[in-house]
Amino acid sequence: MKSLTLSKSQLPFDLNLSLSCGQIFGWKRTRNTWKGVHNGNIVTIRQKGTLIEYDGLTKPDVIRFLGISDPVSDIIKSIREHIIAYKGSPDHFFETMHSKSQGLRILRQHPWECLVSFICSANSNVSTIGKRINLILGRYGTSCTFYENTFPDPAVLSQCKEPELRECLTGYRAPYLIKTAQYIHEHPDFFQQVRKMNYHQAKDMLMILPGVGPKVADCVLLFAFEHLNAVPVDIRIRKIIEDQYASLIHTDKSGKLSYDTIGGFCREYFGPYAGYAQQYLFATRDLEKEEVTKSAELP
DNA sequence: CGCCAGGCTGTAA
DNA sequence: TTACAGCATGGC
Repeated sequence: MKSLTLSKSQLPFDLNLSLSCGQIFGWKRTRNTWKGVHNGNIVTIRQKGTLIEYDGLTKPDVIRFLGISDPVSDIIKSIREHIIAYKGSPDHFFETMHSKSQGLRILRQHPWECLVSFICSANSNVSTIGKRINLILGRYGTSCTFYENTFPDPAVLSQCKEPELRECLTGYRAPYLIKTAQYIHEHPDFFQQVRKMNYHQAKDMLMILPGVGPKVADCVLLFAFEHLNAVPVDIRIRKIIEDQYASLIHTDKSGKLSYDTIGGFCREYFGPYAGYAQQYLFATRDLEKEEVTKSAELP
């Protein structure tokens, strides 16, 4: 195992939280060691305090993948400043949520791997998505070690049979995966073009793909393309915003807030790191659940 | 059993 | 534009 030591400016850092908070799927944890696929490699990572031990990727790649160099202190400062500028007072709810998710980082996943994962994520829970991903890796993946696979290339996925792909628990998402794989296969420079675009252009480009709507596009932009202002609005985030921030959203129309209204509010309210703020809000519920479960199990 | 889940697509108003 | 049915299936 290779290793690196986190510097003071790189703390707090929480590997377990970052890999288990719904950004990436199919990674397996045994004790404190995580194993999963990144960028076509089987990767092993563990954290012991300020020590990160890793295998299967280079040092620059592990730093980038885990967002280790993200200026978290500046990011939280920026978020607080934008909140103050917006409503003139601190946001106690956000502070509470953030305090429970300290050490969380936005990952930088491989675009294709991230795209496949989040097309699979539609209307499913996190544990099901992980199983789905691992079934796809097992059946169609590229052989990496003698018993482990990485993500299948677009060419491979584009040619698989829909009934067979449905056996990987993909359900109605199977044709989306196949059609998107075909499109990427026929447009080999697709991700390079997306990478050159600004947030809104890149989002429109991603939404050309079958099975990719606004939410999946935002996940890919945030978790693979470093658009830290992207705000994926799923059920959980929608409820949080509606419960906590409805009074701040000027809504001339009645009825349900639109996707873009919620995302746009978050970008104005939290600023250019709204994606980080969103992930602090999103990640915290699992912690609360675990704490509740844990305390409920006490004799 | 019934509801929920990191939603998207097609159709109708 | 917005509203909604339909879609598959494991978790709980």
